[in-house]
Amino acid sequence: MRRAAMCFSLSQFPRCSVHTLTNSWWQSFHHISRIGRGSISSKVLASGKHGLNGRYNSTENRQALPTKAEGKNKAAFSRKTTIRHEILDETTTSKVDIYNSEVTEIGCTKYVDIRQTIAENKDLAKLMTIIIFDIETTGFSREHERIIEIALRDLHGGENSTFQTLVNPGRSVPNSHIHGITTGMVNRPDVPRMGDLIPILLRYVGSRQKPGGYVVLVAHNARGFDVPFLIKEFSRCSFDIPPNWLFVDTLPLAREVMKSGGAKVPPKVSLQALGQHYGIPLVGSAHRAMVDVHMLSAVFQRLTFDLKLTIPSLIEGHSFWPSEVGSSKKKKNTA
DNA sequence: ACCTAAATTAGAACTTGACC
DNA sequence: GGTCAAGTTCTAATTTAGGT
Repeated sequence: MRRAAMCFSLSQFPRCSVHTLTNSWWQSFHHISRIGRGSISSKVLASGKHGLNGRYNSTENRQALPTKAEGKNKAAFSRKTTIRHEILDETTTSKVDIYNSEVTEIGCTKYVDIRQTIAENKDLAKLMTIIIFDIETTGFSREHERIIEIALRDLHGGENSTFQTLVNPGRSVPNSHIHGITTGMVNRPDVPRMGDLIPILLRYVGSRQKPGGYVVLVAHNARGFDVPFLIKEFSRCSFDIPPNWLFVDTLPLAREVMKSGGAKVPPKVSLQALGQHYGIPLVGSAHRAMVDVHMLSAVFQRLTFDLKLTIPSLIEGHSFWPSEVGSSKKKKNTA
């Protein structure tokens, strides 16, 4: 039986800092809505902190996540599970109660384009869960390379709001100089393979999802790198990206912000450059998944503020489905 | 190293105005 | 109306930047 070397990185990022950041992000949406477009997104914000109809609470009602890799056996997730936290050189152990966790019927969700629906019915935005994520890989080619680390963070915060794990690629890691992840760190029996991890990942995201809601996964250069990689890895393991997952790429958001700044020379829009631009300190080693997720969370907050984006406008104008990756959406110059 | 989208560049096609 | 130059628009090709 494989034991997953993964963590809910509460020990890495103290809960207080998570709450501070996430609350400030929601507050920025709230502030924007008050100074910008009226009261619509104030309702959205209220849902983020107090839940749908006042019932939802991220720390009390959200399901804890099983993280013990059990292959594809879903029944394995309905037991109490021991989790081994492993963050760099630190290893701790804790227990997560996963009794009565519901299985989201992802496969039954009808594939519909909800972006316009959300724009028209702002209440639907209450049902959105926004998760920042990042992956580390053995290289650039989705055909020949593999994911070796993945980290996620639910911007609502609360208990188990972050998820991080190494992934066993079943091969050597040639680019340790980039992220510091070595072959010895991931090619171990206690590090889950992608096929073992995907059901856990689905469970985790499902545990953050609101009933009947949609998930928005945000990454930097998501369209060009993270999402295609994710699709390929899911495909290799005979899984599909759930149809209620929407994605947002922060790269075009950054370009938009920088362009509006009026600079003659196009400024850098890498995650590190954006961090510098906004004066966000790097906590930990760059190019480790959770560190980058931490950075992107703060950058995303500022980008949405600068662009005065509400959740509906973010979904309507900047989200995409996995099926849209690779399809050219180049705009023709009609000026 | 690979892949994608955005940005840039170059050239063709078209429009407009001046002049005879 | 015919011609030309200048300006504008459009398209395609190329370059750049971003992710590991």
